[in-house]
Amino acid sequence: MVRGIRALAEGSILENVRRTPCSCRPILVDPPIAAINRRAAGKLIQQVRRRAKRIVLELETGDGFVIEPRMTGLMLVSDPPDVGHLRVEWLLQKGKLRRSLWFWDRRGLGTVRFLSRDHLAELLNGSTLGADALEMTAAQWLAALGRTRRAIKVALLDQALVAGIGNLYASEILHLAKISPQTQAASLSAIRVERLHAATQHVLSEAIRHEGSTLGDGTYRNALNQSGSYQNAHQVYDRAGEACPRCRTTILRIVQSQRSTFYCPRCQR
DNA sequence: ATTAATGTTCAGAA
DNA sequence: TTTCTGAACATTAA
Repeated sequence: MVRGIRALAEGSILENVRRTPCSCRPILVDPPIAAINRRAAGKLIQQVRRRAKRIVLELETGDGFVIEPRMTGLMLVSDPPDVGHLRVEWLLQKGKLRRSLWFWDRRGLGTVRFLSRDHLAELLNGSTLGADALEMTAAQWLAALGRTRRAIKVALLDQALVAGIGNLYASEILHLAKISPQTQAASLSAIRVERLHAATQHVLSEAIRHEGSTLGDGTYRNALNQSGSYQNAHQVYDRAGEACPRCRTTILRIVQSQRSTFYCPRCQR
């Protein structure tokens, strides 16, 4: 998402932000739009970046937007999947060009926040989120996982321990690392944590390279409303009953923390 | 027609 | 203190 909107957003002037007139319930925007516009309208968008699963639009003032797409949110520069679930529009101006950036969200669990410079710094460097999964060292992994007694799959989804892994990728990472999702996180040997570290780097960077996973319902789209292709590389996610690509054993689905986990009971120990 | 599932996060309870 | 549960929402499949 960040890659897709960066060229448009960075260096643009934000004319204003508005909720789009759609029939669905309003998503959380905080503070209210009018208050945001008083502080943000007319300002330059200096930088677009990612922090774990959040998108940050930072203004020249140091204040900035933090967007959480959650389950079904998308940042778009054009052609929404359907206009009925468009939620927020940023009107941008770059030279003579006037274009819009959109937040589309089918379920509406996503959020848009506008934070002061200080609160933004707290989000980016504070302790609510752990270190970013793609920037952590193996030693940081070992320390983070040693702090919990939960199963490794559950721990991987705790954004305060490791930030940036979602449900789908947790299953894929554990399969690649050959680790059972039910293993106690803190009981993993340093060697196995190193494997987990490497598997995370691999799965997440490949998923990003392939523009994400567009699953059966087709919700996930890049900023140009195009499907991703990483779903074609999935080994276990949503494949219960099928053969493990590595050892042909039947893939299982279990529920942990009210979320589905898919794994191979033979090659994941 | 219900019920459960879906890529997430958080408040409040245990 | 840490971990678990249910709710927020819209849509589809069973």
